[in-house]
Amino acid sequence: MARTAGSHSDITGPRVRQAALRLFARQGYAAVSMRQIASEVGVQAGALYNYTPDKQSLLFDLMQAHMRDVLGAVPDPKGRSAMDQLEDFVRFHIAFHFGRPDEVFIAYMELRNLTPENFEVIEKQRKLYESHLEQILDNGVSAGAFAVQDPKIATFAVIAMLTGINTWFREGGRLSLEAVQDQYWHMVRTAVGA
Amino acid sequence: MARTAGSHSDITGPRVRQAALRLFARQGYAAVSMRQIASEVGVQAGALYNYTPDKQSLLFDLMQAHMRDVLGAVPDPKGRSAMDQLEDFVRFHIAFHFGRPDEVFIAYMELRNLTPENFEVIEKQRKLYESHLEQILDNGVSAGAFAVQDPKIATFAVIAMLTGINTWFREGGRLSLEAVQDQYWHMVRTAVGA
DNA sequence: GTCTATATTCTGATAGAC
DNA sequence: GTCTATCAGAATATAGAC
Repeated sequence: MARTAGSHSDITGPRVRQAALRLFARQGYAAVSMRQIASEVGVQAGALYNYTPDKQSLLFDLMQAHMRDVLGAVPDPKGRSAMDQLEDFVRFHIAFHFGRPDEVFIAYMELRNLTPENFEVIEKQRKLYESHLEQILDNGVSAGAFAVQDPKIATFAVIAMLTGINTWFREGGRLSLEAVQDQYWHMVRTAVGA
Repeated sequence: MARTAGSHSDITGPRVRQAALRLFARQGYAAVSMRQIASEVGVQAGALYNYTPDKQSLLFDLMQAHMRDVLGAVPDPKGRSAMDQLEDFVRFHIAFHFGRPDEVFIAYMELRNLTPENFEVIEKQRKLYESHLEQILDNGVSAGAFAVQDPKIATFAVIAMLTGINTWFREGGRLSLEAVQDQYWHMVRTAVGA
């Protein structure tokens, strides 16, 4: 099958998403123009519309893909002690988010730029992720492994603490990923009274 | 002294800042137009330029005023034990930020929309605030009151945890401000090994 | 699939009447 | 101090040639 001259559908599509990801993370969705994305990809603005119906879908697709990835990678707690489940979750969250700084940044900075319908979808996925941790804490409290007044609040506190790492941690800094995981795991463990 | 017809300089100025604050917090700086701000205030777009040289100054002034307020209100640690200093800081941070959700949201969401020069100024103030907590932890470790591996990391962790409260806490919810302060203080205290 | 060209609307900011 | 009118440019998105 001969290919049309100038045709690069299999390679341009991912590049559009990649450029949008990068630019949205650095400048913010509202501050990035379709022309800027096109320029980064190396095509004209009109060509972008072969890959996305509009700018909003570009943002939504990026966020949804990220949430799908997170939810698909969260560790299975089956057969693990409450303490081990919590440690698994903490180390996973840090490592996973560390490898995707742009996605993480967009996922919680650009929520307000989603249409109400798109927001509903993403928000549901975000709550599903939080419920993983809340379930671990709930079970651990029932089993007497943790001393937490309110598991919902502890869930918010732990996730905020862990996600905050992305604001300051850079690879090649004075600390390795493992050292960061160790220190945060220690703080989380003591904070929940384990 | 007679006043010019239609003159409201003493009342319109604050209203412009208030409208900008509200709109920037809800939609983001880049997504808000000067016409939108003017509409909220009840004037035409051109009139805004009697109160701000441009849109960027509007954002910068809001952020700088907020940082000035925070830095001016942070509790004086003099004569307090390490433990009391930490408790003071935690309770202050929660209460202060709870009363200014819009300012807080802007202060950490709109950093990237500042010009490089303005960013420098705000970033310096932000670091000054963080150093208050770091100093408390440093001193506490030296005095043997806290068990913290790395005070810099613990500082980031605590501030991220506390600031995260603004994403979920709403007045009139199931928890009082005092109950939230109590629970977070308990988590911080145990996390730093006090 | 990509290009150029364009429709339409909106943007930040300014000038000058009142 | 506020208004109306306007400038100059940028925005999203589409149409049609190739």
